[in-house]
Amino acid sequence: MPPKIIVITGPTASGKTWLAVELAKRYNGEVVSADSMQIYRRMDIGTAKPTPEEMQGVPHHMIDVAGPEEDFSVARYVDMAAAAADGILTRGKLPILAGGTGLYIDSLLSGRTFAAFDENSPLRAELEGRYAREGGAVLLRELAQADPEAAARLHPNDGKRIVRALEVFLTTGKTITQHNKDTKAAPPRYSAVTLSLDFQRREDMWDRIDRRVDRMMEAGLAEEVRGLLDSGVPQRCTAMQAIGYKEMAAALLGDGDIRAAAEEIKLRSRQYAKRQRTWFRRNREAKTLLWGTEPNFAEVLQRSTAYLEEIGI
RNA sequence: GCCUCUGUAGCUCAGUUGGUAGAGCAGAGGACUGAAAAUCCUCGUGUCGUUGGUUCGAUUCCGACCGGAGGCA
Repeated sequence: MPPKIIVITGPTASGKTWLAVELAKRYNGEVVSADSMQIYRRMDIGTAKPTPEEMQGVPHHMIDVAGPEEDFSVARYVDMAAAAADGILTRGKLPILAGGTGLYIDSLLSGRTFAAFDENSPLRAELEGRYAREGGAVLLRELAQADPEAAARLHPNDGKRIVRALEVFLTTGKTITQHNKDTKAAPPRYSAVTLSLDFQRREDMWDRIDRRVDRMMEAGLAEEVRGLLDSGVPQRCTAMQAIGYKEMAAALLGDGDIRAAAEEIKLRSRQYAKRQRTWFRRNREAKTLLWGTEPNFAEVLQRSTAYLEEIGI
């Protein structure tokens, strides 16, 4: 039986950070962040990274573990986060995995492994070049020779996945379809008790998002992004694709319309929240906790602990 | 007051030489296995401002009226 851990999911601005800390205090826990952007140092305001006050002395892991110019990945996340969670377990404490990056959460919990990846190999660049010049249909036809299943599943416009599927086959000799089958058969790393935060009304969520972006602006998001750009963080790197950062960077380097950038950030955040919900919705095991229009923190916390007691945490 | 332009999907607009209409954005749903806050797929019926007239038939032509923009006074 894999060790039990608590998982807290939910769309952006749904209170994951808050609930994780409250539960950590009650169950002798430590928080493991599952957020693909809070990974990066110097990106605090725009990622809504928990502040020391919000952490209330509860140890947090997987935050500030990479520089903004670095390329992070799920594979690296799983390695590091598993080490962090196992360390917590070893100390006799409870890991609380909290965050909005569904792929990171599922990958960590499932015990999934990733096909070998050589970042210095020129293959990736070559495949990307060919995708751009020859188009997805050509590469898909090529992929179909080795991995008809993947080729059938992928859409010609899905460049990223076509390139990766070819890359995996060309470097390992094994198809990505086969690799996925193998890794799915692996036993889960942890046994998760999942709490899923969400809103009764979509409009309330939009409201929360809007207000949060307003607060980020007041807290100096523009200055934070300016600082990143001034220190030479390239606009193209993964970290700068984060919502809030790419829009602000474009405004700072372009027409300078900060207000319009803030509106754009709100819009992109709402669209992101929708994608998160799509991902989390498919987990039928999760205990869903819904916020009403007026958030009742005491009640949500009470219902969370009641559920955890019932499950036997 | 007069003249001109304008009123079509939540928004910006296209269009129908008269046979009840379509794009982008927004929105919804879905996918997702080394970029994932990324990337990709699917989904478009709305009193064509209102009301008369012409017509077999009007959103399309004509009139009036009601909004909006501009011009002349």
